[in-house]
Amino acid sequence: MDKHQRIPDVVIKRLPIYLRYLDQLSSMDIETVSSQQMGDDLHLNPAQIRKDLSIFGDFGVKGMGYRVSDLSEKLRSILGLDKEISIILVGVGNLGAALCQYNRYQSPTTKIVGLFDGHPSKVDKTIGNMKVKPMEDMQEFVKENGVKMGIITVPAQAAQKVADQMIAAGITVILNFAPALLNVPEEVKVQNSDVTTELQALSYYL
Amino acid sequence: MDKHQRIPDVVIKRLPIYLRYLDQLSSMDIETVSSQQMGDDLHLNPAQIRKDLSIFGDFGVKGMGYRVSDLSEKLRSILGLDKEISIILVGVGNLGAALCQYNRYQSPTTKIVGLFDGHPSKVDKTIGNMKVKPMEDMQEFVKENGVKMGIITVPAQAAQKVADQMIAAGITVILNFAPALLNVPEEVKVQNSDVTTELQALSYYL
DNA sequence: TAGATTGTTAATCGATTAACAATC
DNA sequence: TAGATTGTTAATCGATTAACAATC
Repeated sequence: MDKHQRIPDVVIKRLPIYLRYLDQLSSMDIETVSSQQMGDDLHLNPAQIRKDLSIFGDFGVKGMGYRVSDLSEKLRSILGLDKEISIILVGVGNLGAALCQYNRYQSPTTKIVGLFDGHPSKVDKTIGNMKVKPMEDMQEFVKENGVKMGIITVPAQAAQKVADQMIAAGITVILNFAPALLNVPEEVKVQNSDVTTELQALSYYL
Repeated sequence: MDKHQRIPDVVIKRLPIYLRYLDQLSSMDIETVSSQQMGDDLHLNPAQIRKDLSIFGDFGVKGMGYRVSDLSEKLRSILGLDKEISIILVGVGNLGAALCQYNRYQSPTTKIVGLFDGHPSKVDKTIGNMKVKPMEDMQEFVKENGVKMGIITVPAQAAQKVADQMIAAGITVILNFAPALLNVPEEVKVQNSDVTTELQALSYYL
């Protein structure tokens, strides 16, 4: 393990895949797994899996493989999923509301704790067990609750403004569902996830 | 242009970004753009943009740049967005229903034409202007309408079975929102887009 | 024409994979 | 111990970027 190296995004994106797989093994009462087995099941090269994991530590046992429970605990810790993560979501349209509901079931640790919308007709609506708040309340809410992650599900034209407000409030990581390119300072991490763009790219393979 | 080269996925994924950008320029009545300008605005290397585009043809004019309308037309044609694309969606939960509504507004050319769900309580519900059909009707619908693209928004446990059914019916391109790894034949293209996994990866950057 | 910008080659960078000594 | 499998180095592969001749 070398604490000083910069870890590629592409590696970080594989970690949750490993984690999900390990949880499956765990639910099947499988206690150890080799990189070979993982590679077969996940359609990845075993050397790549070993290399990914060895960036963070020596998690394996030579001749035996990886202990499922150990490794999943390590991965959870690396990803920061061993503690609850507070998230706000801005833009409570169809998609925003659905993501909010969806996330409640899926993930206990990544938790949407605040919903905001700029449109008066959406404010005070209840989604899941949360009341939608007006945009004016966002900055204070983020600061008071120490929220660092935000989800943007507003229309494309509004996305940049929302991002600016989030960043001003102290958000450093953004998951953006709007089909818009966000301009953000270097220290802010943006992940775009836009259905329209994805469908258009997939169209090529038809 | 070399018809014989295999085009990397990473290039294909940039094309819709270029296209969206060009449409923005067009709406601002800008008629030409250089790779330098595109790179500045999209935060990409101009050489990369030129290289991407030159895979498909000589779309630029030396000393002048690219004609916005020409280039967007070419990109649309390359991606196959010059004709309507029929898509089915399976799994009409919160997320599925939202995506269906969302897509109606966003994209005229990628069109969801059939909704299916395995759960009787969902069948015959109306979403947008479409009635949800039972899974039993899927195969026939896909074949009759020549549908080649499918969206999966069922729970993880059901995803593989739905994918198998889609592929059996003739679907070759799948956009999968379920947090599950799909095993598919080599000729089938799968794009995963899973909020849970994305949030978990983003958690690392906090 | 002179200036600008393409398309493309060559250089660089970074990620994947093969191979193997170390070792459980 | 012998067999299995790790962690890691070196080789390979592929994508990005710099540089520049061609040319509008």
